[in-house]
Amino acid sequence: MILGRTSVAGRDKHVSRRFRGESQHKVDTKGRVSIPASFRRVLEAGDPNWQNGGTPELVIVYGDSRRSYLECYTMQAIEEVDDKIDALPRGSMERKMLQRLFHGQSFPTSVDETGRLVLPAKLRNKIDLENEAFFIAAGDTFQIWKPETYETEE
Amino acid sequence: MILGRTSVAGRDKHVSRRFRGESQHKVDTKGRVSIPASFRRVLEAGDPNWQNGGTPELVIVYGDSRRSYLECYTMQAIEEVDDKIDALPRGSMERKMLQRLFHGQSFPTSVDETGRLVLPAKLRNKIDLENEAFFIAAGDTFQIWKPETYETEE
DNA sequence: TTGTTTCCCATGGATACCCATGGCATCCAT
DNA sequence: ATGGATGCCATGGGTATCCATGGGAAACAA
Repeated sequence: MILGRTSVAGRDKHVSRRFRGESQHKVDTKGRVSIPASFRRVLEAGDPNWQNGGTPELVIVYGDSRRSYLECYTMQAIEEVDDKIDALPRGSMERKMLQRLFHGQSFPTSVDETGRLVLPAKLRNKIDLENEAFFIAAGDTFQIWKPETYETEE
Repeated sequence: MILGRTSVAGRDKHVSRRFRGESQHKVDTKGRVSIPASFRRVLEAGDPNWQNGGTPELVIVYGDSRRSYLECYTMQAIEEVDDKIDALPRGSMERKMLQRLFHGQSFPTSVDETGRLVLPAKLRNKIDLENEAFFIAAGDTFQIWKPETYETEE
């Protein structure tokens, strides 16, 4: 595929469709947390409905109790997943499992005006998130961890 | 397929045609239960007759005694099913089975003003629903389970 | 009547939307 | 090179709105 190109504030910038890097941010009392700015560029490029001043959508997959982080998909990435699910035979076990994970155990949302994500209490509790959130790129998704958990599970 | 678009309270929002997420809600003594707000948006977008202040229609398929959950279809989704049934040869076994399920063992209703569904005693009894109802997305439908049953059948 | 269904109103808590600030990097003119 | 202007970035806080839920009274049905 092609490298995206996006006009931001009048100046053209290269934007990879791939997340890269890691960083840590504060989680405030309302559950708000800034997304690394470079990740935002990827989310924008990966949302077919995004337009300049807008706020890109994304899907957070949180999975079952065994998963200790949140995985964030661009709209493009999640649509690819959905297409694969649609292609599986109705009633098959594989399809059921994937639907449970990607349709059931997921949370659609969008970045807010100031570049933050609002994580509802349910999601914060699930990964035991407190004052800090650790972001790390993982190809065409990125993950959000409680810093201590990440250090332990590496 | 295409992402829907809906004008809500003057501001445009993107609304997927796909249900996403899971959550649990109280069932009160009258059989009323709140539908997760995000599911409502999808029901609205999937009802060709829905208009802004209105209450979207949907169809609840409850199936025979072997099925232990209720499956809820948007108007659009149920119409697609009906079209498929119509395309089957008259008198075929498959057509007969599908008609029994989707026409016989189903219940058309609508969301009420406050975003709730009223489940008649017959439907509640069928899945042994008591004080809590568990909602989970499954692609272009969502399901309603008794929480305990869901945990068991996983 | 006695229970069921429908409609209307009420409320606490959660969430979305709006505005504000300090820091840091870049760009520019002196 | 140096100070200021600019703009994005991370973060904080107020408030209007929405959401989930409860309860009463009217309309119906058995």
